[in-house]
Amino acid sequence: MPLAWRAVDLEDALRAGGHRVTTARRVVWEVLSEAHDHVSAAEVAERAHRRDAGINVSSVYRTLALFTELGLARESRLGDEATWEPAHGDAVVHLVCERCGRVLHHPATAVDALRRQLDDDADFVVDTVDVRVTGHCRRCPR
Amino acid sequence: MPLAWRAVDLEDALRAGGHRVTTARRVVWEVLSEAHDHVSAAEVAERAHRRDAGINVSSVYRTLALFTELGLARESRLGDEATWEPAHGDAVVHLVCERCGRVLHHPATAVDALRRQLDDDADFVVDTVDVRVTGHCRRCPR
DNA sequence: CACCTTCCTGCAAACGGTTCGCAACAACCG
DNA sequence: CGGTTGTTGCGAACCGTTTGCAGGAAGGTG
Repeated sequence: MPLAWRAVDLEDALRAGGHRVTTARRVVWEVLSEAHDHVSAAEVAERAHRRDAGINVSSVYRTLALFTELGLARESRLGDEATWEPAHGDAVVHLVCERCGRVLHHPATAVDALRRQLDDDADFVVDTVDVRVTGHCRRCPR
Repeated sequence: MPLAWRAVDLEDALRAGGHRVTTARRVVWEVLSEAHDHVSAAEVAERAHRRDAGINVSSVYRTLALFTELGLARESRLGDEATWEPAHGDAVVHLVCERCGRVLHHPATAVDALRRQLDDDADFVVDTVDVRVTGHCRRCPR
């Protein structure tokens, strides 16, 4: 996954929405793309800061909010702080380990079934489905 | 659902864990039991306050945390504030309406399938499964 | 390329939900 | 009923997040 085309994606997405391409947005996008799991705003800010010391926390929040709105990122509220990850089309099952705190993804096809069931049964128009599973990794380091 | 046996439940559960039965705990439990959907700590505090003006927010937080720990209540983080409801064994599907903000429960059997799938597939020991669905009520008041 | 407009940013202060420390209080035990 | 200790109310601290503002940079225009 070369950064090049990802970067192009970003610029297109921004321009398409009439937004400007700025350093802060580019850096936050890089950090987010390179993260292997969910990252908090503080983590993004810290990593972004390492690349460009001028980047501020509030810009990180504003940028992440923008990305979420544009469908580039996905926000989760799994613990007491929000976390973000690059958007992906997969049904989202988050396995939250209560020992090590890590958040794993799991590709459960049952989520699709659930979604279909909701579409049919409920008096509710479904937008997103998030599954949060608590427990612990079977071979948890702690 | 007479309050009497619910109250007895509470006292048993508290004593079983070596905790004291206090007015604050009784009142918070009543408020929680009578709520028809999720309530925030502020809401519990307000309603509890109406019955006993001496009850403080921090006690409400402490009490709700205790109830959650004892398995009497279930905590959710659906928005930016936490909410609680009396614990119930049902698989939990929360339909969060993005228009009116209400949280509905839905009895989706597909959740059981999901749980079974997770038990089998993943390298993960499942504790709780929470499904959060965003969208809007088909006949939403607004 | 220079200029102008408008959007973004950094900063610092405000905010809102939640937690904590402490002294007074009240449950439960004997 | 008196002693012990868990609980409470209070207020201040906390921490993640948001906001107002003035300066700065992006990008369109001539």
